[in-house]
Amino acid sequence: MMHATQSVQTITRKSLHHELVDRLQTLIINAELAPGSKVPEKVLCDQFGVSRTPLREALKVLASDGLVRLEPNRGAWVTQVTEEEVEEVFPVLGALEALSGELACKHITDPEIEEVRALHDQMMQSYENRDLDAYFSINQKIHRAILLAARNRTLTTSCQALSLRMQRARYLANMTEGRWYDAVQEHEKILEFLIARDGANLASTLLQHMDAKRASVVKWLQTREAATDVQ
Amino acid sequence: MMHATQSVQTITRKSLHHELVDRLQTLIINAELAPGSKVPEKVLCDQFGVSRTPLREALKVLASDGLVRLEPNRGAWVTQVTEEEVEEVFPVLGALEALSGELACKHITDPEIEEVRALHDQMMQSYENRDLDAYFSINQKIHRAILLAARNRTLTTSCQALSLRMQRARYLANMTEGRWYDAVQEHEKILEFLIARDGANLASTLLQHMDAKRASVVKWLQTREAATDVQ
DNA sequence: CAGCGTAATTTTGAATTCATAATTAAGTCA
DNA sequence: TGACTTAATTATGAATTCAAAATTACGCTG
Repeated sequence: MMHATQSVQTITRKSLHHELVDRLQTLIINAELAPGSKVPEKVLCDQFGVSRTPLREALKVLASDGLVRLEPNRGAWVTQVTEEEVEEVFPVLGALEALSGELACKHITDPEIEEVRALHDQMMQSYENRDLDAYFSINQKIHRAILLAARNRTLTTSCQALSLRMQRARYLANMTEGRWYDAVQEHEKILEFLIARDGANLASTLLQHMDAKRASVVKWLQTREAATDVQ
Repeated sequence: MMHATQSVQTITRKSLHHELVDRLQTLIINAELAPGSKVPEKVLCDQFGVSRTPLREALKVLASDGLVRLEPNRGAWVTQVTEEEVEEVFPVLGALEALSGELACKHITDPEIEEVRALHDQMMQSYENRDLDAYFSINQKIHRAILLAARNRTLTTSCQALSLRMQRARYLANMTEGRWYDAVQEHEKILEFLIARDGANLASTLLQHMDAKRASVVKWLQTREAATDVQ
């Protein structure tokens, strides 16, 4: 039985609101706060052992990032990942990842490339083992490593904010066997172009990769929507 | 004489914090809150006739947008536009504007094109009159019109957030006669490609336009920095 | 007992209060 | 006078309080 979890111990790191932004993000991404549901202010205050003030500050920030929606006098609601939103966010994310690829080729060091190669190999292992959770986790690390190699903090921040919004959907989206295979092929090319420091080709591969992801997520959302309609 | 300004009348629109985000953004962009200066919490509360709670909520949001920096136990400070930041933000803005151009060509209607053309003509008039303020203002409207024609709210939001951060710098940056001429030429091409609905060329022109702006702003910052050093 | 209107309760938004950290001012000693 | 210490003041971060709005519960009417 679980006992004395993190919920009990008081938060002290930097500022309360900053810590709370992180924690709430995690709760939302892991769907522990379900999409479309109301954010239970009081419950969370009790859970985190904080007053409403810093919690509400955090909610304002999350709202500006699009993770929650504030309804006047009705509180905060966890946003849904809609098809419309996916169709909007992925193209933007594609443009940013393409840029990150281009910049990464200019700035990445040999040890950093080695790091990506190692992650890539690990990811392939996860693919062989059909371990989707591990695959997703490593996949994200690869994209993040390229992003960091781009040496542009603004780009990193923007990308991550949008990524977060999609992460819920991507996490839930079971890829088809065919899509998974294609994604793996795309990643082979990504690694190849990164090693060659071929910015233009890496950029266009990443763009294409994102567009394929978009299509995959949309397809899954449509399936689910149809299922919900029948239900 | 001005009297009974906005500062007196109480704020009521939507939520206080949202209104305050807008107002503070304006103050920062117009440098009424000087870059590098401390955000005077109490003064602003008095000015707006609100308590510290909603003001501080707004500051958290502005901090996540990079307009202010929160120092633990030392309050909020208006961020400076540094050369480093400009070198980071403009490439990202370039990628996003390029995307907006591409999408705009797909979705823009004839009346919308007419609107841009009208703005363009107005801007040329401002150029002839050497009215920099009017030029900047119309310039922004053109970029915004293209952005809206892209039909992607996420893109709009992302672009505007980054634009805001640069606006202070751009507003202050006096263009050289030569740069101004070049910018006008670029805008001629932008209009041309938009009318032709030539997405690829519009995208690359906008990208180039942004890079030129970046260079111009950096140059100006360096001049100013040198001046400050001597001072 | 279904539908409507009213009262009690809960929740929200924002002001106020309070403890603590940071800054400023005052006082001490060389 | 000028550096250093310590006390007073102020500002910050967060909890608490309070008024207003929304939700729920209750009772009335047909």
